[in-house]
Amino acid sequence: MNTEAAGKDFIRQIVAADIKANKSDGQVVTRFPPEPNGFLHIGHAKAICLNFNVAHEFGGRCHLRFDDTNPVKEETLYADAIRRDIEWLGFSWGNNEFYTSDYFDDLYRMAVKLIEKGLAYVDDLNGEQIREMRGTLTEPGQNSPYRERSMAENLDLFERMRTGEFGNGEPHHRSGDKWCIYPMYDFAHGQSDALEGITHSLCTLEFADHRPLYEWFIEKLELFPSRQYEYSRLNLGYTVLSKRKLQELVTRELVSAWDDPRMPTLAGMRRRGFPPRAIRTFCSRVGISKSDSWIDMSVLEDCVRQELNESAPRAMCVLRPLKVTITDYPEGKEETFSAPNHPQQPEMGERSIPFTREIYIDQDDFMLDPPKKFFRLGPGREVRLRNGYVIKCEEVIYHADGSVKELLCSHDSATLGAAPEGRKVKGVIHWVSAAHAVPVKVHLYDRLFEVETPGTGASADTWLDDLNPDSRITLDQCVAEPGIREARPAQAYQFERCGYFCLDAQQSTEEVPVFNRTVTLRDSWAKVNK
RNA sequence: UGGGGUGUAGCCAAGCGGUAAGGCAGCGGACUCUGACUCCGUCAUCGGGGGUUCGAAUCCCUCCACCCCAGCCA
Repeated sequence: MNTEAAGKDFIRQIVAADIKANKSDGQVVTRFPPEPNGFLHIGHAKAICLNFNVAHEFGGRCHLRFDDTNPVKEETLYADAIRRDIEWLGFSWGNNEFYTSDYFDDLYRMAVKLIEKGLAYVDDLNGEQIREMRGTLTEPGQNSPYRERSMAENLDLFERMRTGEFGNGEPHHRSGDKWCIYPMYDFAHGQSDALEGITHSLCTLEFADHRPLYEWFIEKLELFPSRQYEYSRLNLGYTVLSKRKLQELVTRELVSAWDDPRMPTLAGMRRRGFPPRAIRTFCSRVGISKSDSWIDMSVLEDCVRQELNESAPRAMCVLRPLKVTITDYPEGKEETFSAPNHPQQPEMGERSIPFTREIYIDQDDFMLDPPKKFFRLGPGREVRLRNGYVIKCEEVIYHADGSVKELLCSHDSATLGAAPEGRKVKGVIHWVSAAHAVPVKVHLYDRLFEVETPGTGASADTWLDDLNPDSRITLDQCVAEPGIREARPAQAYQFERCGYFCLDAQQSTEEVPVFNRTVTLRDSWAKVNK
């Protein structure tokens, strides 16, 4: 077995072999070539990680090249967002920022060179005629009648195209109205790679069919021998990963914007609270291959939880409050409990939590008629208040409609920091002192679509009907412990027993902080309960 | 129907002729002032069929399935 290739994906195996063979003097230069016509998503993250990491691992460099050949679809707004997202992901391209539009002069000269070599001509066919003569999947096309024009005529026509004699074309967001003609992807990408000395041009499978053309241009124009390699693009379950579809969600206002926390865009994930490192971990976990793949959202979620579990300070927040009065606790009395900010990392310090006679617990933590395996609160039952006392539900007070209004409980004063005597209390629930409760608003997010592979198969034309109507649930009656006032944007918290949350800088106000739920905690009770 | 790709567990993915890594999910258990975390254990004979070989997921033949391609998009 080839030990050098062991464990490496096929791209890295190729790069390693090329270096060993001293191709391109052992240089490795890759590139990430986004078209600035939309926001980057998790699929792009895979490409970014691949290109930047391969370059780094083999001592090379990775260029950022805006593939801006199409003047009608691109905007500088997107280019700015792309730069910001790549940096946020944790990669830098240094001075290697390029634009295909900067190569328009070179590309024009290359076209002239091909004409001069008798390898290209100016066609007068219109779109419809071209379509008719192109052939089909099974029948070859026919040559254009203009194919045999003289070189002189071609040169003249091409020059006149350039000067706008046949139409001015659209103004370009960077080159302005300098050009009346623009190169297509096929005529621009390979040559741009070659101009930059890209050694390994990595792209997705659908470009494999273009490789012969890619190589033909390089060969006929005698350019640097960039080579193209294709790998399969990423698909994530219960979401869509095509710029066109994401754009549509934004345009139709089915989501708030490109950075809606439900979007699989990097901007959306950042706002949702996904740490960039979690995304990098995810990209390396899914690997690189050529087989079509749909990745479970659980893989991404696990990466996020792994990251956040280590770094996020804990806090208590009651999502759906249920009032509890500790009847045997003096009115007006207040105690301050100390709780670790992180159970496994004492160096993260401790925080103070006030306790009083009236508190809130989560409605989910109380059941009137609990099943055997439920070890939270119920009539006559005991439960531990996280970081506090063990309490016992003595009485239930109801609303007129029969729903639970409030709980009257007693507490065991000997259980602060100590196990109750003579019995075991397995349940532990979070709570917040009513007098100190900070009102907060919380967005709970779930999968954007109800079907696992939206936009494919039966869902191809009806994918918008498959949106999950409950992808965002907003709770505006939540209460959190006082320390939450210090929350800052981008700071992740674990609301114990609920999940990981982060402040939404766009929606929070001085009075009411707004939190986005990044991801839930694993919940084996939810499984048992099903 | 032509061309280009891919088929290893529910989802990814190693494997490169010497007797199936790892991750996620699942299941069982331990621990626990988060039903979290952590920790144990469990979970495949490689799309089908032939063949070559002492030996095949790996080589050959054949069949099947799925994906991509008929924009002057990328």
